[in-house]
Amino acid sequence: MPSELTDNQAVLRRHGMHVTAQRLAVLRAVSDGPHRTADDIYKVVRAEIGAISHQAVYDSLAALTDKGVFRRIQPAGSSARYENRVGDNHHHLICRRCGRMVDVDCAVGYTPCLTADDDSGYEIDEAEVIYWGRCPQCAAAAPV
Amino acid sequence: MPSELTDNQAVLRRHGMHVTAQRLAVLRAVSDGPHRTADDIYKVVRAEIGAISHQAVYDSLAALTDKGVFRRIQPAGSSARYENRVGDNHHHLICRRCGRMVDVDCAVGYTPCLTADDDSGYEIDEAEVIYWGRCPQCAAAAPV
DNA sequence: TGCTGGATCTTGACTTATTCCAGCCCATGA
DNA sequence: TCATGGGCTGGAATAAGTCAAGATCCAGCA
Repeated sequence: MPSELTDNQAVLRRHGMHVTAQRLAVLRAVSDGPHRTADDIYKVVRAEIGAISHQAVYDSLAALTDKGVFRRIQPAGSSARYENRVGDNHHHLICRRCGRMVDVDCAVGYTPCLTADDDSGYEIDEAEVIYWGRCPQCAAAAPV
Repeated sequence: MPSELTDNQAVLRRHGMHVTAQRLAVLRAVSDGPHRTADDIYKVVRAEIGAISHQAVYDSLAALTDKGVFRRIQPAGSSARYENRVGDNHHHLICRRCGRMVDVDCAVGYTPCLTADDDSGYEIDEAEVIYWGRCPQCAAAAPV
């Protein structure tokens, strides 16, 4: 059974990317903590391997997102976040107060979300759904 | 029949806001061109009334959004956009190539989108849906 | 109509997120 | 082992938006 390290190396190789300590650390940071921002990842990686440049983080994230390894989500009022759960059409639930974000499976189970009522001639390839509300903690803390 | 000007004045008054040339121009800019960015609005207003500060635009947009007159949407990779069609639970369709954005009515007609499969205890108050794809022009220009 | 308080606007600096650039470094394939 | 190009670093630049202080304007009231 391959270790996580080997796994991540394989992921990089499979996409024809060089295997570097920085990229492995970025991969790890995203799988350990989904929904992290680029800056979070920068800090985590820096703590882990000692040093990395901002640019390397952005490069790695962009490359991995481009290859479909990561998915980039950018809710209103927040900087971009990255997650490694891709291809299963899940959505996100975000607390308006504290910003906490959790995954939600597609409301209807399969991918009906892709069917807009009137597509205006567009070729739709993704439906992104974000639910806004208050998380249990915030709701309890300030019960309207 | 009230003119557009009178209408907009009424909107401001109804929400207890002062009626100023800047705000009327912002209201007009948003109704004339939905999905405009703050910067677009800044330019349009400036062309119309001669001068306005960046801050006044942001203030007006924030105040009007707060009062529910405007809705703010911020698709990934774009700056915030504003529209005056509120309260009808419609969604957006965005072209990945050119960024063109159009309205789409709610896929199912009413608001079932608000029902997530598992709400993780959140109190959900809005479901924001963005369809990503290619607009007819871009699809025609680069037929994969 | 004139006054006054508070809302609104202007100006300008600042913050945050992200990208650009130039040059050095190192993973990879021969 | 070695050449090479992709990758990394550090620094500067840009874009979007926010903050703060003081000037100005609107709306209600005498």
